[in-house]
Amino acid sequence: MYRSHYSKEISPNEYNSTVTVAGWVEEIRNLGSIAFLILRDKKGTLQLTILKKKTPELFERFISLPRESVISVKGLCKENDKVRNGYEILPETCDVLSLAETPLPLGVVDKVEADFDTRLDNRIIDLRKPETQAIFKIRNTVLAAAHEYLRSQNFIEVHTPKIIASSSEGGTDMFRVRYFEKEAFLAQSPQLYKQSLMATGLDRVYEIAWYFRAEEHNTRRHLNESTAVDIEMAFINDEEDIMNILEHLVHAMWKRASECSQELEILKKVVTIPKLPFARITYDEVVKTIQQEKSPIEWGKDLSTEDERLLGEIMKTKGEDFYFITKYPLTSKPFYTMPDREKYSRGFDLECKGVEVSSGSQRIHDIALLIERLKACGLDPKDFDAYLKAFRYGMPPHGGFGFGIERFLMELLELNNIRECILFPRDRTRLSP
RNA sequence: GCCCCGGUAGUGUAGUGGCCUAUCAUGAAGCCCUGUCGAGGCUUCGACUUGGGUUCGAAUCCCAGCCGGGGCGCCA
Repeated sequence: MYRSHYSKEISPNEYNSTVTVAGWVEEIRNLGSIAFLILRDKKGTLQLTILKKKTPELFERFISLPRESVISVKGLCKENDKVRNGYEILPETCDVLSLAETPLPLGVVDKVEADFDTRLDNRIIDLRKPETQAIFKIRNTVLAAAHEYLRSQNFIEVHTPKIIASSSEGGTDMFRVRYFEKEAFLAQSPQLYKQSLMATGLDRVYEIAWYFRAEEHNTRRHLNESTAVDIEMAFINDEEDIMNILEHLVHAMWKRASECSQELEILKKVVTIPKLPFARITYDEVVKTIQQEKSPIEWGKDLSTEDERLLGEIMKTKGEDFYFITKYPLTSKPFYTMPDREKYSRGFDLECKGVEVSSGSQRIHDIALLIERLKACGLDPKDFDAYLKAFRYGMPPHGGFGFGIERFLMELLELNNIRECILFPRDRTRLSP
């Protein structure tokens, strides 16, 4: 047995009894005749205290261990007020499971900061840091909350292909892959498949999966491989039904994140739960607001990054971190978006503090209109045969959204780089590790 | 796709033509020390992205390459 207790599981019940602990050697302080070894495990750290007089052989072995080696130690647990945890362990046996090479390419507890790039080059060591790990523990929690909420609303989880035959929606660049004798692409979104599923009677589906975009951007907010929560639901009245699910989903995720007190403390963040419902502001209102603040913006265009940021600040003064921008011009939304009146659409974005975290819409379910819109967007309906087939034999009114996990986490934890939110980021230049 | 910026020991830095045999911290190796928790003290180790050029002299200036960071557009 390598471990009987994790560091944080040891309580006064274990005092004066023998425990076995295991983990990484974080630090050794050798004072000559007494040495202190800080051992780190999943839950935290603990102190081993080794006396040269009592256990001379063990003492020599311990003080020569390179930092970050993995050991398992059996010893007596003693109460001690001088130690942070309130106890220390006096080792009796030590099993060295893996020796770490020196020097470390990245210190786990060094007193100098490392560049983010260095951290990513040595991500497995970076992930040993509690503050890095905390992000992924919270990520796990918010994803669990998403599954839970969507299932409670009778959504079923589906998985659609990630190797696909043609462009999902035009627009963004896709990665090409060789598929035997054919050319294929990595999916940029599950859009066409999740819509197709609305013709099956499943009515409410969701997918949490990876998407690939070959955009050559290099910013703090973009990844070439990212994770999203996508939903699609049928028999909706209008896009308001979709927005209602989205805001409750975000609320559930945010709320659950706020309960990760240990991780938030490590990250020194406070998460305040947003109130429901989120504000709704139409695209026209946004244009008007921004024009009052600065130079006019062209109607029909999507908002620029700077406009979004400005709007974020304005909404903040009204106490709104989250808000929907609704009734986008049809020209700024993809072909499958349901038109509304002359030039508008039933498309919306969810913004968080000036950053787009989700976009969705009611979709077109009438095939004639869909083909018309494809053509209007400069796309060839022939390329969408498989997709269009789903609309020929009975397709109910429907809609959905896509919601970026990393963007969400980045805003939730106020991190300044989206790469912090994904274990092994893929960006314009990084393909390894 | 367009634009801006950067590259010095394992890590993070100082350095703006000679005072660089390159600073400091962190780290590593070793020695001293019985209560450390950013332990302390001493010793040692370790670096100018590559190639060309300018110059009596280049880490420093110029050109090109390589690698990286950021902004915009687009998007999540």
